[in-house]
Amino acid sequence: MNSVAPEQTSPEVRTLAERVFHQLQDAIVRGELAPGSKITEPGLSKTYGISRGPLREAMRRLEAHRLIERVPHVGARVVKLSMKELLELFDVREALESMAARLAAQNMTREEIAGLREVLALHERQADLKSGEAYYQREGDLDFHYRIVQGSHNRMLMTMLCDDLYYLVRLYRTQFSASGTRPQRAFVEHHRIVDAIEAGDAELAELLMRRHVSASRANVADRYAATLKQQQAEETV
Amino acid sequence: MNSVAPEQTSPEVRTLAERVFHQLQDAIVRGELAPGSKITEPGLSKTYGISRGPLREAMRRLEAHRLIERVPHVGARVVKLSMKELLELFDVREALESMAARLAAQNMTREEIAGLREVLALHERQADLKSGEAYYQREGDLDFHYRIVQGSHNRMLMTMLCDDLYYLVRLYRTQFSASGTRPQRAFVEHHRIVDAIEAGDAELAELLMRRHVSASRANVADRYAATLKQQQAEETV
DNA sequence: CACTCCTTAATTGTCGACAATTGCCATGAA
DNA sequence: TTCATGGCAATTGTCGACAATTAAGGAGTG
Repeated sequence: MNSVAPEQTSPEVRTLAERVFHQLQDAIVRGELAPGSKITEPGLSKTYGISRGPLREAMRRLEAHRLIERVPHVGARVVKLSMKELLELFDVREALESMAARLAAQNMTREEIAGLREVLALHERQADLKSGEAYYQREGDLDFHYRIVQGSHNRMLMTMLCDDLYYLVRLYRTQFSASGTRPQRAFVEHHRIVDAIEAGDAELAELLMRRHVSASRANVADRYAATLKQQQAEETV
Repeated sequence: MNSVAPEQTSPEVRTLAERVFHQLQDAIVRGELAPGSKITEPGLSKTYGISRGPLREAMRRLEAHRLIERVPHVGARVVKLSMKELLELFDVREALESMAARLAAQNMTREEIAGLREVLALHERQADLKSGEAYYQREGDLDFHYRIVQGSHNRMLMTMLCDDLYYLVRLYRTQFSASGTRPQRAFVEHHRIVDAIEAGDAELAELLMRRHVSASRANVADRYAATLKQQQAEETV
């Protein structure tokens, strides 16, 4: 079949604007473009070797995904999440992901549930091997949530969470350099959620997911409060 | 102060792209651009008297707001909501708006609550005068939800619901020509929600809002099922 | 010394033209 | 008649240049 359609490229990268959009998205999420730094059209245009037309379209899409902020006639800068905005993000996630878990309990197929269990097992093995290395844990965490959202079979939820919010979540992890937190407990919660989904208990799955995200939020808030306290102590010295 | 800054225009309409974006947004929501109809860049460019550059940016934004759908190298068409997608929209609303109600119960100021009560009173008066005329009721309904979202004091929620989803809700009303439904009951539910918010009962406000949206969804689904049944009956004749 | 105004450089917004891709229609063969 | 193939028109993607706006720096004045 490859001989028949040799030029079959992914439908998401068929235009220059799409390509540079994904490149910029990656660059921002990975922290290569510093948060809060100003990005100028001629600059990016040169570094990526394209004209300003497609670049502007890519930037429009980045703006829609809340990865950059634009002011007319002034310019654009990479978003810099404040703690307030981060907590807002968690509230939205709590609302959407608990709904996703509920729908997943109703709609997930047997195969999808099996795949979910597999992710969990893999996740656990990795955690055993290098319990200190937090990066993979967190990516695995996202995989878990990702699959449940897919299992909701609600396209609108899927685009909102997977296409928009999860990039912000990744961004926050780089910006706040949030390394592994509360590792074991999250595992247990994940398993309980899958149990509820497998049992088709929508109410329970929703409740557990809500608590899971809420606990994650509380953890972040606590860590931040501790950081603030420490900074204050250092200043007074 | 007007003499000092005479050219102070709204920051949302300072560029051609912004202006035509809002114009197109209105045209789509009001049904002037038929759902599913193909929109072509040269065409719109001529009717709005601007070049294709700003127009493309406006279309990108419309795409991000889910009001049009684009396929690379092919073109764009106005979204045509299916019943499945409409029900998906209700699920997302249920998740986000119940969260908004919960936060509103925690964060709304005394003044905001007073304003909310006013909207309700005005709404009720209009309903008394012309109980048949459904349009104002529904717009009033959106006002009500709008204010609660504002009261959540969560900017991310606000943009998601007010800037994105509510336009889709309006669009659905025109596309499905959904005239006034379950008028009285919704009033009662609105009042109960405000009561809970005023009492600072976050849990209750959330629960009531969830039921409110859910009931609205069920109502739409029922009406649709009835329509289908009727169509089938007519076909068999 | 501080403040205002003006000039200037840089960036963003807009435009028209060219290149690339798609879908359609006609033509021809099985 | 049906299907494949080729060319053609229209639309989208891309580019470079020009106009408009902004922010910054310096000159001048109180």
